[in-house]
Amino acid sequence: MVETSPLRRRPRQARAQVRLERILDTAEQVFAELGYDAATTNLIASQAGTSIGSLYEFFPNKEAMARALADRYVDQIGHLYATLLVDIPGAEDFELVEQIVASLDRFYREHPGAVPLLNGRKTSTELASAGERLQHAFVAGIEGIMAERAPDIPQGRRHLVATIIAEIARALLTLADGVPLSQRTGVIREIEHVVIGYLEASAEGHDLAQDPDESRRLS
Amino acid sequence: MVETSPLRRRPRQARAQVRLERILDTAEQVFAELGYDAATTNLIASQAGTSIGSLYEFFPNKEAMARALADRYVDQIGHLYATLLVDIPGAEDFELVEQIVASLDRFYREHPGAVPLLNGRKTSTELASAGERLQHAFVAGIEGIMAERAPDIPQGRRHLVATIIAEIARALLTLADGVPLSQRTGVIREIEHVVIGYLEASAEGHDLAQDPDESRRLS
Amino acid sequence: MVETSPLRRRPRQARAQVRLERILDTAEQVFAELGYDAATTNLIASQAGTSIGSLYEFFPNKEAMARALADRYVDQIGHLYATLLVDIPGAEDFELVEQIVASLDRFYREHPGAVPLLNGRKTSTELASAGERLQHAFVAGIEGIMAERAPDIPQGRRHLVATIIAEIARALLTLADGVPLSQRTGVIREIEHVVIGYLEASAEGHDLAQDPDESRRLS
Amino acid sequence: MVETSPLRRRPRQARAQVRLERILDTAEQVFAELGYDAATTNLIASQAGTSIGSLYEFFPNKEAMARALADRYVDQIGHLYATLLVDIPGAEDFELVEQIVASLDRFYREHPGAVPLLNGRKTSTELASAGERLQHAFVAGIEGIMAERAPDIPQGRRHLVATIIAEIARALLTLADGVPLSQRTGVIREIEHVVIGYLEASAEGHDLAQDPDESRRLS
DNA sequence: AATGAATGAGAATTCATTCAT
DNA sequence: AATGAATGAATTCTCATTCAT
Repeated sequence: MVETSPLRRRPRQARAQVRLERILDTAEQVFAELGYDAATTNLIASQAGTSIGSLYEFFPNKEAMARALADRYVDQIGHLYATLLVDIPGAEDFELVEQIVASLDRFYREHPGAVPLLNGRKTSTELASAGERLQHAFVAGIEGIMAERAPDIPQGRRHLVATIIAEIARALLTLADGVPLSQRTGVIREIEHVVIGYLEASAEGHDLAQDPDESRRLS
Repeated sequence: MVETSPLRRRPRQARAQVRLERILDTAEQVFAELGYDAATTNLIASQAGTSIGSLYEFFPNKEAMARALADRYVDQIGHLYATLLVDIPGAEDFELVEQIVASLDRFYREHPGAVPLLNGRKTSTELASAGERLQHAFVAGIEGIMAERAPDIPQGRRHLVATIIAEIARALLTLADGVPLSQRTGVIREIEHVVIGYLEASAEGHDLAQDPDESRRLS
Repeated sequence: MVETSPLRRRPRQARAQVRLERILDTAEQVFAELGYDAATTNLIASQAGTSIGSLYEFFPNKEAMARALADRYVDQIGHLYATLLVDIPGAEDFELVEQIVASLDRFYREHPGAVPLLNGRKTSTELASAGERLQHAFVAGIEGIMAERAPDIPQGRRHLVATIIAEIARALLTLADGVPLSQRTGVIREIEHVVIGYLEASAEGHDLAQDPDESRRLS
Repeated sequence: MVETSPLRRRPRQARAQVRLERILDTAEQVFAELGYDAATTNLIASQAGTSIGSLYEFFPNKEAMARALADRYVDQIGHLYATLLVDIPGAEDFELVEQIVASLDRFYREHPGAVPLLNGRKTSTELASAGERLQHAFVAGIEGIMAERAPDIPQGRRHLVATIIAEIARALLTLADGVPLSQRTGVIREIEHVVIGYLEASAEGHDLAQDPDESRRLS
């Protein structure tokens, strides 16, 4: 990873920082509404209340916005899981899953721009980097919790299981996106059941580790 | 839905039918490799060995190709579940899930073009229609099987559960896409565990139906 | 030289060939009037009576137009010197120089687009390739004539002398460009004097070859 | 010519004068390396260690920098020829030409920014003014020397001959630019031969003045 | 019916220039 | 006087779509 920061200029003045933040917020919204490809840099700039020139003062190109967005998400996901880890010790198993799903739910609701990044990572070269980074952050967070609380899952399987949980959460929370809020809680609870069910099946899931291949990493 | 067929002209002559089929096959490949947005109609035409003019004789626009592709998939998914229903009576529960997952697996492998349609449906206006149609077909098929074999799941929940299973299968099979074939079987088995785990948790999940909202349709 | 042709599509139909020729003619004019940088592809297209899309159907980018132009010039320069070689045997020395200068004069008047290509080759990365090619064609032509008619100039010096003559001709004919036609003949005759003077000084210029370095190639 | 000075503000304070000088030095370098068009005002400002705002405090626009640069060159060329005139009386003809070429050589090496100005004058509207000014300075200098030392050249031809010599020197010294220093001396000597040869041919060149047109000014 | 040349709106990006601080 | 963030017109190039042949 040579390209540490996708930014062209790291703003020092407060006003510039605010503007950068506003551009990124707008990009998030526009990506969420139109998808990455259909989002145009001109639209993002004008929605953000700036000029296209200013946008390109901060970001060398469109892809950099996706990457900066991903970076911001990665930070926030880090905080999210750090917070969760604090609450873990006293929680029951089901309660823990509830907390994880709830916090993911909040994350996706507050950061709808994460969805196109994750969905596009397999097909768009431009999104590959941003999407992978994001996915890794989710998986790493879940792995961290599993290390603490699911020692019964052999350590070699941890990455696989975490990846699958992250993927399921993303898929179903994306699904919940279109659903009216009144029904959203229902879907959320369903997700909890899926995860709990999977973890239980995994714990029993005895024979699963017999094939050495299965414990290999997914990506 | 006024627009019954996405086709501009339903070809009568055999030769034209073949050509249409070939264009659609090519679109499938190109969508799978580049994604819907990056796929250009000119590329599809030339890969299909026709002219761009001919392509537009069959399809009024690019979106129509996605829709026609989805329609073709819907047919095939119909066959797939019809076949499964025949085999059901004699199968054990786990065996049934195995069969469902296996057939979905085969479907995704043979029809990689389905993935971008499904993944794009939430962000691309152009893919919304095609993607939703596809998703409905999967869900309907699973609902059909559930009607036969999971009568313990109250009928009001059926759609919800089927939707979730379809979504999980899609997410995880997409995930399995990048994975080397040797490990693919491992992921497949993991999916089976997720589904089995979920169904069991659902079956016990008594209290789940207490909130009348939960049984409402997802979409 | 991997990139044999700068063209994207070599036109087969006569109409397309005509259009390509017209675009190139227009590019020549516009380059001559505004210079390469200030010339815009849109202007060239509209002046040529085509759409910008058509222009890009023939040329992958702006630079390719400069290269195609240079290629066309190289051909014509080839013909020019081939013709000159035919007339050589019977001509007196001064008459020969007269012919060379006259044909270069005609060339520059008929192909004013050559000037920006040659002038830009040292500063514009985009023009380097086209400009060098052109310059080589001129130098090679002059070297050819020298091989026939100035055997007194040692063969190691030939390239140097040819290069210098080509450069002088270019500089002074460019100069003559702004001059009213009535005075143009005067300048032309001046050029003849420069070349004759130089060749004579070179022929005597005995000592010049003493330093082995001097006979090395210029580029 | 209404616009006497290209400067927006003639700096009175020493510090400002230094800054202006530094900007101009930087412009010279950047023009020499990238050419006028590719040089950006922001790059010049940052390389000069100032802000773009300061740059525009001194120069109303990019073109003004080229003009100011030309003006500075004109001064220096004035000094150069004044110095040469002092040395003339005692020198032989060939020696004189040697001195002229040598001093031009030094000038071009020390002021590489002059080349793009001169080369661009025929194609770039923006450079026309600066380039012409520069060229005039060279020509005037050579005319001055000719007035002293080549009285055999009829006074009406002086301007024409001086122009041609200046142009040849520029063309060939530009050519020498890419050449390794070891061979540079060879090229220099070649230039001397060209000039000497031309002057001799001109001196004999009797009939040349017969057409009254020929003695007219070139520009 | 088939072809593929032609079209042009629209997208990303640059850079001379301004102006609030 | 100095700064550098901000502006937006202008440029290159793409690609869905049309239509003459």
